[in-house]
Amino acid sequence: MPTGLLLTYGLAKGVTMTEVAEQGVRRGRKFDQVLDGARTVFLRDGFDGASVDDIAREAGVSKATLYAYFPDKQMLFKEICAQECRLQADDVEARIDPSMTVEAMLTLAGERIAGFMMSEFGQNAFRLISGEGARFPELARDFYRNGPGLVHDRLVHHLHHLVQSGALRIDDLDLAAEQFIQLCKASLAENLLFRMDHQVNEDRMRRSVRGAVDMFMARYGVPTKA
Amino acid sequence: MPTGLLLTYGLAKGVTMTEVAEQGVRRGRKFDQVLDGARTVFLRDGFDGASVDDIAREAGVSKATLYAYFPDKQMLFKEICAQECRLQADDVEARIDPSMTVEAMLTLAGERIAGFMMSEFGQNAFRLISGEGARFPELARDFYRNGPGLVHDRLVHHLHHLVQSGALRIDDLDLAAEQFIQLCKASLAENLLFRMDHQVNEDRMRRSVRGAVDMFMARYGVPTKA
DNA sequence: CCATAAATGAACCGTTTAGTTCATTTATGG
DNA sequence: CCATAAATGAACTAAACGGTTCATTTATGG
Repeated sequence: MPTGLLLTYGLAKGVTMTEVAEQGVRRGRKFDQVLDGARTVFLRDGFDGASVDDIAREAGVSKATLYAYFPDKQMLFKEICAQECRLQADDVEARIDPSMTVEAMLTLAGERIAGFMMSEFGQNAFRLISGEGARFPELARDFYRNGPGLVHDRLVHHLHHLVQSGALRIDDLDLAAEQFIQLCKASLAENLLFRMDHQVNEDRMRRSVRGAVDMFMARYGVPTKA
Repeated sequence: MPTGLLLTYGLAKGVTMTEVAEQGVRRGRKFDQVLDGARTVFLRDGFDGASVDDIAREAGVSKATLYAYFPDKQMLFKEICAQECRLQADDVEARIDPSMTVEAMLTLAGERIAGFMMSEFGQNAFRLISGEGARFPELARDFYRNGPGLVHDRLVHHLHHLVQSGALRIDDLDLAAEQFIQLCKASLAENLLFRMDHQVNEDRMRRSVRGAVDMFMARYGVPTKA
């Protein structure tokens, strides 16, 4: 029953990560301003680098107001991460058409994965979450589960059907999924991670994805009998 | 003239990254103690998380002594990164025997790459440097150049010879090298980055590397005429 | 128009931090 | 053994930080 699989590199729409951070968070008139400012400053400066005064200034809000909404800096940080994940998920959500060829489907999935890695939020999130993962283990875990981990699971599920239908020949589905994801990041990965100024334009991304699909098919594709 | 190529994931032996950070750094009796303590605390807590008092205590040295050696915290941090890169390079250095089969050579290279990613220093360095890259752009650049970038270059060089000798068929050497590096990190990458407690044992690594070699050969290998 | 809630900003507290100073102690090398 | 350099530790400064308080102002909704 592959009636079209959800493939996203963000957070699933149904998953309400907010629940985690909703304890002690009150609403009010300038709630969104606070979130916007916090997002800007956190993603730019990291958790330690961002001072609450900076955030309040960026948000155009007094510090007292900020603390009227959020009990402390950590809760604000968690709320930002949750919100960003949800936003990203709503944005990149896509349905895979089961009538597509394997190559077309992989290309579509790959472009979404690479696109997320290239996005401003994608870069910052990876740096930020991985860097702050020691202080907020549960946050890093949630981010992985609802982001990269989710993609992995859905990809495995999808590949499983393609194997059963005879389109692919794969023995280790977990490994294959992870290989494809990694391949999509070729020629993007460290350049992004270390902020190299290599132009990370569309062409570079497409080249990376096409290379990933070619390689994946060379390894796992079933030769056409014709 | 492929008389055996150096392949390392750290810093080349000849590269003296120290020169960068040697300005204003004085030697003395307890110099190494300071470096050891700083390395421990920096890699554990990051730049902001590490306080100079902590470092001095860990090093078993007075803060005055520390500041007698290094003019400020940043220079100490840079010195640590440079020293660690050099140390890593000396440690993992290896010569590739040109009489090896392509598979054996790739396996050896892959195990070094994956091994570095799995190592305590490798994990911390990636997290730390990528996280602190915004504050120290030149440091992130140097680390990339003398670490991952170096591996990339050497791998390209090596693949070039294998193409010329007819063992491989590759049109885009840069892409192929990056693909191989990424493949070696499959089933290790995000788990490490986000501190998931998946056991990252030797078996898992070897499975990853074997998968990388298989995939690489499936895509770029020249079918044997027999 | 007015009562109520929300927002303000500036002052303030306690803590932590990087970095300095200096009189005293310890070790080294000739 | 002694002169010189190195190391000490404890006290200190100045700044930044997270978080609180509160009297005053602003906006909202009935």
